[in-house]
Amino acid sequence: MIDMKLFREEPEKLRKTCKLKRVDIDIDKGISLDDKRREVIAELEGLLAERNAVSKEVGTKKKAGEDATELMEKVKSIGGRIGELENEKKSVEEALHELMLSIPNHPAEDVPEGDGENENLEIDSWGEKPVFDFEPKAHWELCEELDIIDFKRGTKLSGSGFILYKGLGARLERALINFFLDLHTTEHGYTEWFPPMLVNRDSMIGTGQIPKMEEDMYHCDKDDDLFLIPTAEVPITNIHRSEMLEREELPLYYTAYSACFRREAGAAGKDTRGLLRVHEFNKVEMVKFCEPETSYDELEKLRANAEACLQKLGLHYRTLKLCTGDLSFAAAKCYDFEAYAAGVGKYLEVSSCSNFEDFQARRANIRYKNADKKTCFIHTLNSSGLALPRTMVAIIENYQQADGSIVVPEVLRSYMGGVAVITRK
RNA sequence: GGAGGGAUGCCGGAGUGGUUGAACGGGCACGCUUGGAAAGCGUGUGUGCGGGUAACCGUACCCAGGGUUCGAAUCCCUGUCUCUCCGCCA
Repeated sequence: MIDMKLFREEPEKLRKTCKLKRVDIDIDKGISLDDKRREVIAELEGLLAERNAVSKEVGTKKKAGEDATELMEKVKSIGGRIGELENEKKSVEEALHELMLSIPNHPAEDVPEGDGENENLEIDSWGEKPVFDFEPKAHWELCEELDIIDFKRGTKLSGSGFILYKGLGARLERALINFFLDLHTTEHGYTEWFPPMLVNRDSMIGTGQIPKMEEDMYHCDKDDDLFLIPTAEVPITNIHRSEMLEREELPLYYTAYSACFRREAGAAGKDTRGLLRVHEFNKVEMVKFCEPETSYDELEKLRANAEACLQKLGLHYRTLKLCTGDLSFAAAKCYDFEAYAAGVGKYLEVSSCSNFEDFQARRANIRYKNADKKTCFIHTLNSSGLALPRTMVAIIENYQQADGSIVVPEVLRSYMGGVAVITRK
């Protein structure tokens, strides 16, 4: 969420933000709502002050045994107007709040302007595309032949986009989760959490999924108002919602595995085969809380932590810096990492690494006292490390052999009970 | 799921519908005292919003949201969380 004062102090900045992020928000409406709000508050508080003073007088008089009827009548008459103003204040503030929740975070200075994904900047890459002396197959074909994913029955159980891993496929999924968590906790200094995967509305608002993305969320509303998390970012960032953190404990590095649930409404028809786009998937996430001064340094470190996952798995990938139009609603700056998958012949997004600056902290009310003892919002960051399905695709397709077997990357073998190659039974 | 008890400031803990932003104790900060420290004494110690160049003033906040009242931390209703007891259960 943005700072309300911006309507008064820097409306141009807000207009620029909306333009860069390619969203159309009526900033003038915010300005006039803010004016109205202050006008109402001024009158309201004046009357409240008067009421407090006269009521106090009533108390004194009554205690002294004097007649206070006249004063009581006076306060009563003010009361009506106070009620009106309170209602007005409430409705103005609600409208303003709603508008503010729909204004995206401003992009960082060095983020290139652009309309969408085609204008993202490739800034780096690691490794090489694997070379084959045969025609590499797509993962869905390999998985079916090796009997490590049962696509048909997964669909029977839950519908399209739900994956049923089997045998060494299930084991590989579990191996990846454990490998990532161990890497982050033992080598990168993160604290592991295991969060609930169903969260309340406040948590979803805190990280920014609601209101803008509510349609994409799975919602359990029969007797509760709970949401299946679309990423562990939601519970993990909200751990400190409405808290005052100690400066000495910052930065905080958290990591967590979770299943992730996304409707992906409207995305039907695109990349729907196999594991490319699913409604439920596994992911290991990293989240950081830090002081504003260090958040861009932390972003680079976070990026390195995410890239380490890909490098240790020996997967060729490229790094993109997202342009303003493709940046997510809450992000100020974001890198995407795309692993190359030889079977489908594409780069697949496996991680997204973002600095949200104080945008989420403001929504979720996460603060700390800075070096000058001043209360201010902390900065939050997060990165996948990594999302499993597409990482799985890259591994399966890149490590396939002519006979249809798959070599298990070295770092995963200890997690696979020593299995070095996944072969046909 | 059923029955009861609770929710107050950084912590503990009072609180009669009126002058309570909130007694008292502890913590913490600053000052005095000391060779230094402890003890002691004194002062101070929240956040949001509005106004003001500022000192500061006003307002709201005693779990949350409604209500009663001239006036609510205090009374009423609803919700959330928590504790105790009973039932059910991986």
